[in-house]
Amino acid sequence: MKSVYPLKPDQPFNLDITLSCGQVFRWEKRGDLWTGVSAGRVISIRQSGRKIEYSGCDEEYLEYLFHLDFDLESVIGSFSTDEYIGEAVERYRGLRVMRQDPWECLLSYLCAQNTGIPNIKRMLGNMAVMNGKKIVQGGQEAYAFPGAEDLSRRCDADLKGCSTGYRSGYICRTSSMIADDPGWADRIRSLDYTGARKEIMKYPGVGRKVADCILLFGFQFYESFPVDVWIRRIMNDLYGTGNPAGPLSERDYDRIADFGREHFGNYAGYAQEYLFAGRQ
DNA sequence: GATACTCCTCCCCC
DNA sequence: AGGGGGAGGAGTA
Repeated sequence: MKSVYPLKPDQPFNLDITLSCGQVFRWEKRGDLWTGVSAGRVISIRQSGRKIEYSGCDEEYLEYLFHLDFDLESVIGSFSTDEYIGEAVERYRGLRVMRQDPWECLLSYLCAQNTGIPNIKRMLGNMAVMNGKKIVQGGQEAYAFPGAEDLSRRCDADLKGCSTGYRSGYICRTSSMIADDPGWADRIRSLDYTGARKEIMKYPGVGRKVADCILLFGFQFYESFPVDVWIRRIMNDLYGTGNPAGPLSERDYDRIADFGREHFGNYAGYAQEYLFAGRQ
């Protein structure tokens, strides 16, 4: 390990929980060492207590990626205190919402519809190997996440070989739109949550849930409160927000998300991650 | 405006 | 062993 990051004493951080809670899909743990590809670099990182050792990027990027410059303590303190969120915050102390690259995040959650985490990892891994640049770094070999231009050139047939299934059509069309519009992310960033959500739902394959994930993980809109089947169940169990069975209607989705925002406040999306971490 | 069905892959259970 | 059923969101009819 090349470098050591000095964690600030009043700032909780838990690397394991942060990387395994289901927000990112291209990180693997071997022994106590996590390795992932981010911004075209292979990054390795381990934590022992208050010590973070890492290699493959500079301190500035590490801080940026894991949001270590963010006052997590006061965010947690801003949740209205009830026993359920209190327990989740205690159990998953140090979980941080990472700052993902908007494009990688968009494509990741496009793939994430209608499937589980192992399969999402498989799809993204396949796409990287087949379409991404090979990186050789420090004796390790890895593949960068492919750009929108890379994917838009290899539509449909090729993408199906990545086990993306019916999503290949969405990936193809969305890639083309993004490849032709380099300012897309800045435009979304300049809007408020509601406007940004509307805008991002114009991409084929992006509905409410996928949009909310992208806005939370790729654009740091913390009022975004993604509702998937897990969160729906949890919110129903804990707060009685709606009917737990049958297909999730748009009305139910909005009711649960609005409740989340009212109950947890401006950082509802952060609260959502703490609740989601406790799913099973 | 709400409901039902399809899209595809993986995984689990028999 | 191989097949059937369920899980998981978005889009369309």
